[in-house]
Amino acid sequence: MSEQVRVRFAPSPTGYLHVGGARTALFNWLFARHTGGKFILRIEDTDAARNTDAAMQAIYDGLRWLGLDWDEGPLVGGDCGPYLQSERGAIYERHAGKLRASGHVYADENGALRFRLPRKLVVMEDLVCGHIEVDRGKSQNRDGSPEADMTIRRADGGWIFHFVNVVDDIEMKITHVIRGEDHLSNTPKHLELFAALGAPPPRYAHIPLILNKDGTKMSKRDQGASVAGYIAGGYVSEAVRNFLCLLGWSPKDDREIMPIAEVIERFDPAQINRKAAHFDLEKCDWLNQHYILQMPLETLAEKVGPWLQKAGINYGTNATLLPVLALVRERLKKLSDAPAWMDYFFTEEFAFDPEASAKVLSKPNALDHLRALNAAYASQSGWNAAALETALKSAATVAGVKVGEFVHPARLAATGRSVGASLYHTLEVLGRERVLARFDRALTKLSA
RNA sequence: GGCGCGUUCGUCUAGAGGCCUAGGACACAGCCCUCUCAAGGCUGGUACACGGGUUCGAAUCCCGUACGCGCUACCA
Repeated sequence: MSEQVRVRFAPSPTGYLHVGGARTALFNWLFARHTGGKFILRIEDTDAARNTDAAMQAIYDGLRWLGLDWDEGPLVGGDCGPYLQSERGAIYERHAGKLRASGHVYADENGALRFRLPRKLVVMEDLVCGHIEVDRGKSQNRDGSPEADMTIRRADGGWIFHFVNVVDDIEMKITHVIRGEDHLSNTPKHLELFAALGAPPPRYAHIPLILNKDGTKMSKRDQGASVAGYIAGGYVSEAVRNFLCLLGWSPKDDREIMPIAEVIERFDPAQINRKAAHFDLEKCDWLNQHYILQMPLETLAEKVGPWLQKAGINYGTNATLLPVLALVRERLKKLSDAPAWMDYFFTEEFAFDPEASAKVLSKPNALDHLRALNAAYASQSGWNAAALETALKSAATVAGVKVGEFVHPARLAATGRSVGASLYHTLEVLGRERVLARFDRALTKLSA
């Protein structure tokens, strides 16, 4: 009979939600969902000078966007709150008082509270990194002097990360700490604190960091570093989440595109790699494109809608949007690509790409072919892709040229572009009236 | 400097002593399909950091070196 798993994601609202942080949150969430445990969000905002409300909001927005719902934490509450460290002063005071009474903590000459380091051998079993021994007596400062006792509260009363992190993990009954490898070297300190507080420590799993593709550390400016960047960049959240699952973890059987339910089922922290993952946005893009291609058309319509609106495209309802989306979706790498591929379906005010025009008109008799096609389509009986194709091909045969000689002018006239989806299907979706009107207009415009 | 962690194609990874002349994916190249652009299909090139052991046999175990990363704060 094992206790219920309780894990937490404990970000500091000092900037933006980093993709590495998002993956840490994701792995915690996966573990909680896999085990039927609880995923807790705790905001570590002890450094008042560096915290911002915007950063806090970015954390909430990013987690929600990725579908990482928390069972306890800000906005949802829970039995172990408050979940903002800035509101937990009394709790820290209580624990510090205990340590003071037991002689583990003392006030130094400046008024800061310091924890007397035991300086002994610390042994830990990390779920990812395995057996680790650290002789704390050997710890040194950069200048080679022995490590000083750890500050747990500043002279100004502000609490220090290591202490509040441990106190909260105790208070919130955290059973497993899954966090970035940058904390591996901090863990011995935390273990010393747990021992001094008389509390059993949680199990630890330190996951490797995410670096840029070239191995350098990611910073805010780097492509793909911020979750907000994916939201603003037209990524599908399921694709980004899928990509993040594969950074440091794999199902071991070559599966890559996986529904989240399957990842939850198969996720095991002990299988996480120990090597830092270099971040390849191109693979994320590929997954994104794949998700756009595979998701139900209605779902895609919901995701694309806001992007079209933002571009001022009035696409009507699903009845008008879906057929267009079905045509162009396999050309979309990002949701943000949609307006450029779709605008001419919803307005007569589309522009003619100068390069496309020049290219088409450079061919001999291009406008004559368009005229011939216009005439043929004017008496077209069935307005569907197959019939339109037959008609165009026979017109080309009559003219004694290849189909391309008819297709390109027609595409230019109907869409203003040289590239796009299947011409016949495009014309079908556009409908007879609009196509014939566009042909007429193009003949006038391009003859000039 | 000290302590800790790591090192398989450019990148994500499979590989837990013989199944590895190292598998998959992204990217790249070529071909096919084709009205363009995509999508899709097929084919191809590129990797076990280095040096010592252990063993009949090592990508896999051990040691060393190199390189990378982390911690070493009254940041988190």
